[in-house]
Amino acid sequence: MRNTFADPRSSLVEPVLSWFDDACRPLPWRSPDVTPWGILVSEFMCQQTQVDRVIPRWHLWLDRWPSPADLAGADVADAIRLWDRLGYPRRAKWLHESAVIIRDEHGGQVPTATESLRALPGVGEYTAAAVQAFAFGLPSVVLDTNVRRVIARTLNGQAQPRSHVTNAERAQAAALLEHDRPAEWSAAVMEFGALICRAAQPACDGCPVARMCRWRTDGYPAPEFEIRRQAAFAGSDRQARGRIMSLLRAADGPITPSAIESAWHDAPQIARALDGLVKDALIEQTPPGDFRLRSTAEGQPAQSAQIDH
DNA sequence: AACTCGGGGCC
DNA sequence: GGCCCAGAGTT
Repeated sequence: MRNTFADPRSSLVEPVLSWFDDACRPLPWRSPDVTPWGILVSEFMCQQTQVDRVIPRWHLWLDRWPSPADLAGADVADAIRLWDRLGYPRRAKWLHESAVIIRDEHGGQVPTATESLRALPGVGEYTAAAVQAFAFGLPSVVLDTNVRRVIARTLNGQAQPRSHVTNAERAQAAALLEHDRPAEWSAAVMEFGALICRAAQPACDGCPVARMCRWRTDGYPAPEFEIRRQAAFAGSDRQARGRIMSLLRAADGPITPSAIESAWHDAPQIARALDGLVKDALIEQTPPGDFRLRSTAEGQPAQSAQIDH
């Protein structure tokens, strides 16, 4: 007789969906009146940033730019300012560029087709699938770090997934969509990975699928390979970039190079960071040689650029 | 396939 | 101090 756990749709999907129906967090972008744009913004913000840090920033962003056209008409410098300390400010720039494309090429509506979504800067495999599932209810293979970890543990008996997505994972994830609640499953399994099947200290006590989890029944085998350790943040180029962006976000006008250098201990490092930020088109140099956030606004400052009645 | 890219929460 | 986080783009 076959293992009753042979079909993960009954052993994994059903329990996790039931768990989710009761335990899911009331995240603001799960509210029924949220637009696809609101979902897209949430996905950009949640890339490599914890949900709890995103929530207040998501509210501020949608209050200010409730539609793609609203953001598309704004100065990218203001987008970077409102992004504030969420990290990876290129995401704010990409979101602004995506808004322009949505306004100009999609009639102001977030597209649903995979090719159209992937053509938006900052929208990769995960984000495109997430928008399809969470904004449009479509069955799509949503593979974020949570889903990958749940599959690795429960189905494959591995402590953690590999460093990059494999086709085998995609096939496993696709098989888990073969029921009548595919989009809800994608949300449920992400939530399950975030709250129960956590990377550190998984909550196996009270886990609804503890009995079928291969990692658990195999005795929690150690990871099969080392995860590449990320470099220390203190004193890093990334921190130097962040310091510059912090100064420029807070400034009303351009800042002199000497003012920027005085805010960092390593002159060559800050010079490299400035060069990189200019190359990334996050900042720009004014004719006198001062630095400011790159602006896409034309002509005069916002006050003079207001519409005249 | 390996790098780079913020910043903070948590242990 | 290290680890992790609803990843994506570049080389």
